[in-house]
Amino acid sequence: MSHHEPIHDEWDVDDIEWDWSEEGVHEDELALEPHDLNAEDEPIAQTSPHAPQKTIENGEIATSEDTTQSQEDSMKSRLLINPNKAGTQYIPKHIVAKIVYEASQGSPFFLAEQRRDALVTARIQSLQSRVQAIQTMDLRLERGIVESVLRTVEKEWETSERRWIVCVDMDAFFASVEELDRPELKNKPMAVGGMSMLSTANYEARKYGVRSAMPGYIAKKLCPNLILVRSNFDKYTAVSKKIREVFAMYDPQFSPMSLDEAYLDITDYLSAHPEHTPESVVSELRAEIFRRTMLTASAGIAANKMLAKVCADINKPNGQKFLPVDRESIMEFVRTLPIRKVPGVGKVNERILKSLGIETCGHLSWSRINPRLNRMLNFFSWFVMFASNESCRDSERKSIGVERTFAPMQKSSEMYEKLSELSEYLATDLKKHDTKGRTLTLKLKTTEFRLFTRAKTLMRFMCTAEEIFHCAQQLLALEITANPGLRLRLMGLSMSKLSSRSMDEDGIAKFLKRPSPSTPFPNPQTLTCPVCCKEFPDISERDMAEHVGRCLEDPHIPDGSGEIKGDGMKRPSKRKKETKRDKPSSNLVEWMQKRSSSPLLDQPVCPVCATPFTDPSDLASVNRHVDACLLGEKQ
DNA sequence: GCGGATCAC
DNA sequence: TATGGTGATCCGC
Repeated sequence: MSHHEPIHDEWDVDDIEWDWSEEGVHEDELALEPHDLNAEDEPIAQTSPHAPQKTIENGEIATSEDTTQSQEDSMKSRLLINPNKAGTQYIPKHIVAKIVYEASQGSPFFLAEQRRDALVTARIQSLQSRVQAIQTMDLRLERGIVESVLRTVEKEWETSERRWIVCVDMDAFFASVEELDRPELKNKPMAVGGMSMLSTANYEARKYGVRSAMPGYIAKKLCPNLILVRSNFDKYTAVSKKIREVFAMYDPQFSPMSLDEAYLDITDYLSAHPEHTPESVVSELRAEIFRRTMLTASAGIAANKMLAKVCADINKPNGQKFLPVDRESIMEFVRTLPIRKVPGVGKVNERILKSLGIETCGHLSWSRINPRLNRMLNFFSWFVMFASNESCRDSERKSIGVERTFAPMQKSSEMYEKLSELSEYLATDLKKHDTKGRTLTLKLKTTEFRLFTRAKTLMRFMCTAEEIFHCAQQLLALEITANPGLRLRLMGLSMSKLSSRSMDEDGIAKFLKRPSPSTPFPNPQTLTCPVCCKEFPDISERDMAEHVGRCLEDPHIPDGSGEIKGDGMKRPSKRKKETKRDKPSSNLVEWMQKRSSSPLLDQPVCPVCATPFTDPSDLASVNRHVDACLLGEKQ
């Protein structure tokens, strides 16, 4: 058994298919044009002849094709891990989808994906019925408030400090490293990985629809001449070390995300080198990487991490994209940006949003005029994220785990054997990280690809293999008895609720530890919620936006207990624990009147001009006033 | 605190 | 021969 380094694999899932040999491809490939998604070669999911029109005009919600989309089409797009644009590959996308679909059909993996897909479909249908229900409501007042809050956020942004953030991403990293040693592979379709799974494909292979995270044997169906190269992590790590030396030249505090990707804050470098522009610095950086490694990198330069990340994808490979920091440039950029490009929007959320007719981030601004839908999906914080200077601070590790896939296993004796092995691995890793933990999570995947976890939290910390196994074995025993005939293909153990093992860092000492060294980005500040007027010291803009969104939307939570739950979107950012407020009423004005404790709401005021309402109970007059204000009329 | 689901890399 | 491993977050309970 080979030792297992806690290496973060590179799977290049975000690499965009790109044909760099052809002129004129770029514009089509930027995926920033509003009609891009409706180009001749549509995504598989939308080829259904029954697909209804989607509109998003005037705040009207048009639920989309999901109800009519066939299950097969849905599965085809689901199986296409990383769909490409037409024209950049020899094999048209719908053919690729068909081949992948047929190669997968009937397999246990396929059936499991079908079950998951059906759950998403149900989620979407329930969401759509909720969306229908809010169509007829009068939302003018809420719109006014949302507008006002957004103005506040924008003002914060205008006055905040500007930073230049760069996201650097190596092109087809693993494959390119392999090509250094075997240059004859350069012009041949090649992928790193094995028959069961690929981690990276070179650009030649991508033309055939070969993708990272695709099983090798399916890739071979797409491209029979595909050359498979086993991965050599030591090589990638060594190259990674070289590129990080370059990063450190421009930002000693850079944040590596993986072997081939990192964020840099070059603001200080630019101050120290006034003769440079952000673009020239990044050109130089990429040239230096190439000089040292003979590998190309792509980069994005923008006002924050999120925008930089999106930009890094645009002129890939071997290119860079500069997004000016002024408000207009950013708004224009974001307006036509497909939602799938937003970090955090994956396959499922893309499908959910598209089912509501939301395909670009510009459509997200629709949440400005429909706070109720916003509450369901919480677009609000996403919207604000584009204007956020904040970036994820490198946080302390919260869990550490191991998992292994193996040949189907049915005998419980073998399972305990495997569990013991995993316990050893985990103990080794815990020791390596000088940590211990109180919560142990057992993860199991059946041969039918059903995935489940069982956890146990102890009063004391675990760190040795014996302690881990003792706890894990109880969890496993419960499942074995509860599921006779259990057949497994994967087992995993993960430890959380961690604490340092060395004495000097134990207990209260770890709270006194200085913040993590690489925090090159602007830090939280004191902000005031424009809705509840509470002050939040040391809060990030994103968390603030999150709070304001909740604060704003709470009064709209319907009282009915029959509300369908569970079909909201995953939130883009973590939510701070908030203090419990009054049970909100479904009527905003009533709620305002009830909440006399809030300074802002002592007397209900116009959310736009802040003039107190003479008679807040006169809803019609309130709405007239707000409408007039929004139109800019002087009261 | 637990478990399922989603996502990034 | 037959779809990965590590870590994180969010939601609903």
